[in-house]
Amino acid sequence: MSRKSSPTPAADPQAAAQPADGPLDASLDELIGYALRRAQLKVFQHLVSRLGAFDLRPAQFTALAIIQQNAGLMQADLARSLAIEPPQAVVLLNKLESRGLAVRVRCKPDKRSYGIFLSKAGETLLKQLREVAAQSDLDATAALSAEERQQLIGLLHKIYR
Amino acid sequence: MSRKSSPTPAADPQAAAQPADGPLDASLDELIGYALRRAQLKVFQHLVSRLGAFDLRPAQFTALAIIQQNAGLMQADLARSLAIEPPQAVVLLNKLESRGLAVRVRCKPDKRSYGIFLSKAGETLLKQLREVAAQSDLDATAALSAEERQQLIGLLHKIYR
DNA sequence: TATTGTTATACTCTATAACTATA
DNA sequence: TATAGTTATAGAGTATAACAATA
Repeated sequence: MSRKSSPTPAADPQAAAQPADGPLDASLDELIGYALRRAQLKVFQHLVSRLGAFDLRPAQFTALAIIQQNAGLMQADLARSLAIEPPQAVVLLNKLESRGLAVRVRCKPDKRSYGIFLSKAGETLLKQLREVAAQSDLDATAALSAEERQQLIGLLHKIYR
Repeated sequence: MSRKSSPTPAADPQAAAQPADGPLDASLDELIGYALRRAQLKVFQHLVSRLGAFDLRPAQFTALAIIQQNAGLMQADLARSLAIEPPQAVVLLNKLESRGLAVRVRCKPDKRSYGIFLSKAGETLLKQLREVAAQSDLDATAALSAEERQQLIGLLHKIYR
């Protein structure tokens, strides 16, 4: 479909694209959102490939870290903290539990909810994963100095905190 | 499923989650990748809601900007520049063309390919969209000063350029 | 034979509505 | 009735294989 009418082109269709003497997206260079997305994609893909060796996704690593720091939290809290919907937290936790990295423990007072904890294996793995993630961060931002990394983190925190 | 065996929890299951005296994800604070993702999501969602008024997605806005700056480029170039696969470029362009914002013009020398151009309507709309995007950027990063924004853009460009 | 654009397809991610079991 | 967790489902976004027309 859509090979029909041709609205008047604004430029001369005979004019060829200019030779690639620069990035094609230079006119978006001043947008923070665009730069953020490009940089985030690169750093994210780095981490994805590193975590791939453990058959884990970034969200699963993040979940493990949050569970460790907030042992006993409920699924709803985990979902909110990960900025995902409760149904997504279910499948994520199912995966972690089936791999023996985390456990759901029925709450005494309110039998509807669970307390979520890391298993010993989860604790051990998470320690490794933190190193992997830190190294992936360094690799993906190799163009930055240590001070620039701290500067960047500070600026990013200002945006979303 | 997965309500069966319980690997030994690493922490005492009776211990309650600590009161929310801070963000649940503090232990990830030093990861650039994590901060990048959180900030990117916020800025992106801002833009999504602003562009929603035009029934456009961020990728479509980006495509319009790239087409304008590289009038006559081929679909393969557009796909590479957007970091998407050629089949995605097809449906994206179909949408832009059906809305009369861009046109495909058969190439003279190589009849397999098209030159892609903005229509007059596309040019006019893009001018508005640039202002919308710039304002969305400012809104989403209201916590930053003008100098901090420039600093941030510079650091982000270092990462992905 | 290789390349441009296309179709069909599948897999992930994300979001919503509806269900259960407890409260 | 309200809440925690769950199921089912649908919609984006993304990736791959296979095909048509052209080179």
